[in-house]
Amino acid sequence: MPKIPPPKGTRDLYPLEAARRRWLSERWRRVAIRHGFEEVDGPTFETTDLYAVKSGEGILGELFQAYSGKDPRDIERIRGGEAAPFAMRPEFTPSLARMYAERARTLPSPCKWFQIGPFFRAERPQRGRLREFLQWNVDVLGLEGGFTTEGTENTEAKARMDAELIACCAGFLKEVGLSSDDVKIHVNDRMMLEEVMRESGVPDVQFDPILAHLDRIGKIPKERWEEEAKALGCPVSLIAWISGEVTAPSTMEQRHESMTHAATTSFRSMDMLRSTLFPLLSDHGLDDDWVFQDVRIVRGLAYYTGTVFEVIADGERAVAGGGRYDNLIELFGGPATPAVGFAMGDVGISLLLQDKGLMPSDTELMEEIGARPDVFVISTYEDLDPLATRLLAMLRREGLHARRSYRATRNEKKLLGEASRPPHNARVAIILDSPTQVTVKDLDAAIQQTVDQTVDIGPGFDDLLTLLAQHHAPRP
RNA sequence: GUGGCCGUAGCUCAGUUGGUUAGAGCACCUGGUUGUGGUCCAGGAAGUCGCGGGUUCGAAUCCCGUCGGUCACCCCA
Repeated sequence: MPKIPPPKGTRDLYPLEAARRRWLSERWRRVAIRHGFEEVDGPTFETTDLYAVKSGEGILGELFQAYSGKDPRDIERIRGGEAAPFAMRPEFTPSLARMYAERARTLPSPCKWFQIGPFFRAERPQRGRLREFLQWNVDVLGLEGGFTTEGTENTEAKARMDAELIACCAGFLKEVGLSSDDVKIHVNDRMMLEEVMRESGVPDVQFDPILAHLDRIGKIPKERWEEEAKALGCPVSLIAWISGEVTAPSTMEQRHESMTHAATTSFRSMDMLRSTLFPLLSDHGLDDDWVFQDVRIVRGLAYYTGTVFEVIADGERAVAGGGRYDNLIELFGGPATPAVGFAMGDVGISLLLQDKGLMPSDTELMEEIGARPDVFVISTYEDLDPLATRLLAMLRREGLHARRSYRATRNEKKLLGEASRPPHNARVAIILDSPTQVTVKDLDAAIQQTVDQTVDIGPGFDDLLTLLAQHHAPRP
């Protein structure tokens, strides 16, 4: 049989890699739950139309398309250049919007949901970017105490939800040991940019193209970026401002100053972030060292309507991003609902944690995901093997994670070595070297006790369990 | 999807200007040894040199294609 390699941009996860990914997703889940989010999930493939609803072209080309093969008309349509009826999900937001819209009336407000699962994009793979990856999605839908979409009084309520969301994201970063030296949360507000444009007389229809272009700063030569920005009708003052930030980022106060002089409306919007969101973030324990305004952050997606943010490591790599999308739920047939969310992929964050040496050791990893063996049973004589098997069965019935060796050797030293090293790293070894004697050895503490009792009858086994409990490291 | 670089054992890599049966370390398996846990010794298994074609008396080595990885573009939900 010819070798069939895994598809491009996918991964085979061997035990250690699977353990690492499990560890990460457990941390995601733990942090989200701690912050009061509920777990949801949807299908891993959706009707293609679901993804056409919002931003069209950009996404459609990155879809892995799918069809059942049962309906010949599907194949005809695909041959005719149409999209297949289904698509592997490239993101969660459309599914989330649909789910929320479906039950909006009975859901709490705000509705705090998170999701963890695989996503698929038919892009060309690169380091930190695969075609199948795990993603953590966290969203706050609606505002506290009900809401209306219009009115500036909601501005503060929205900011409170923005802050909660960002706090959850930061909570994870802190949870895995990242410091504000490692990562920064760059925050911006699209409204502010739009107001600058509006004041300069830029027509509304140009907003999205200009914002999309602003997002490209730093990715193409500066001069070309400026020229193209001008061509799109972007105000010269805005170009100069953002462009200037690249070479010489200013402090909050300096920006505040310059905005004060630049325009009154812009000032109001600018001041909003400064006076509303950032104090709230500070209440959540996020000060200037963690979070700051960065006018360069725009986010490519057209559906963002207000706050946008990215978690950027070492000033380059973005490991998470999100923002406010107040129009999307309505677009999916739900009641007009302000919402804010972010996503983090497993690939980028894992690379970062590896680089920073923050990925736990193999033993810690197994410990944390509950895969570290409690007991490793060793029998040094063939005659004792049946006893060892009975002992394993009894231990497992007690709910203990018990393993044995499958080696041919009876060399006690080698078997102990095996028990205490990867991939086992057992906590305790039980050594059977006599039918009436059992030795319990704590492999972490390097202490052992020998008991003169057979273990496969009641009293002896109870004593053994007591002994094990004494040597047992508390479970996580 | 477009272009540059890379591709030798599970992993990290050696392989001289193309020249016999392709090597090492780690890991794996077996046996021994050191008083029961990362020592030491001996042995073993493991590679169609990514795959396919071409040049040549002869290709891991040169050429083309292809697959995969990586970097840039694109995109970043």
